[in-house]
Amino acid sequence: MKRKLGELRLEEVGRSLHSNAIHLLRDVRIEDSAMGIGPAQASALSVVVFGGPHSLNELAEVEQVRPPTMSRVVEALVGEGLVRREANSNDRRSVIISSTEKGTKIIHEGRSRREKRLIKLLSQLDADEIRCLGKASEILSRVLVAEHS
Amino acid sequence: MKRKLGELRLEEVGRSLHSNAIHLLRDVRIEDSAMGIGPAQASALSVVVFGGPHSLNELAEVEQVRPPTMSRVVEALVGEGLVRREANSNDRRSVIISSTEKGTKIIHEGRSRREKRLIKLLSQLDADEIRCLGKASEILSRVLVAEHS
DNA sequence: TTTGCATACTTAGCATAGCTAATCATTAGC
DNA sequence: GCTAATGATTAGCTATGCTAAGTATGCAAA
Repeated sequence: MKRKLGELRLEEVGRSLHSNAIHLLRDVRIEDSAMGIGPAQASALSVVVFGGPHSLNELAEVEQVRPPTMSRVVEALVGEGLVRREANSNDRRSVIISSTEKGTKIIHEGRSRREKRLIKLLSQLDADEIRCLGKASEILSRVLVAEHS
Repeated sequence: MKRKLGELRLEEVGRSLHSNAIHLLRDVRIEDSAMGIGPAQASALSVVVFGGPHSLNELAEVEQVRPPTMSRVVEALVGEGLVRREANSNDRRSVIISSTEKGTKIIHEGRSRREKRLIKLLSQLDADEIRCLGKASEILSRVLVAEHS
């Protein structure tokens, strides 16, 4: 009986987390227009800013798009001076995409605007509630990061 | 001193929640290709399935797109038999978009695939951790829902 | 070595999804 | 009843997704 209740709770928590993730990002996304670049460019640029230089194929895989799509996104970012596309000396077929200072600045500012908006929302909570969210977020990080590696 | 620590923690929690929301949705999104419709159509259809009938302008506002964009998305959904577009008898300029059975089925199945994937990830956690996530998710719901109303 | 296949990326061409400007129909205000 | 405001659509542009095909490089086996 206890097992069954546990399983029901697990499903309920999954549904709730999924729904909250959608609503949370829908809310903070409002700030993104200030970046002046589209969502695909912003997302790809974020990956190189926070995750360091990547090859085009790596970037496509992380972003869950096909290489031709990422090729064009990178082309646009290069044209805007937000990333560099450099040859890989170990394998000249491959290109290494890294962020410029301008690209890094845009992403950090954009991320900051999103986080400020979220933090403002959270600031209506009391200390116990914040602690609870912090603990939950740590648990979630562990599960989600494990999935990517 | 305690106040300062509290503020730092708040920011840290905000950053962490934001990052987790991104990674969570990036992960579950993998299941969406099975729906057979694009992300804009899926998202708009979800709104009418879970939120009931909406006018086109309401739908555009919820989805954070302009009316012409939503008009075309709805046109595609109508063509696929996933929503109905009916006249509003109170205001004949307005159209009411509601889901068909087919549309409702597609969204419920898609949502279920996403949730199953998330629940599988969560199932590696122990009961205390699930309880912690559940509590946090409730807190988050309260803050996020308040934002929309 | 060279022949041939695999790999990394790009190019070309198509579909979807975002926008603004302009249009049409209806409603609301005077 | 005029006029302005509102809800939706149409037209035409850009951005972003795809597959198929092309180019350049790397690797392996004859």
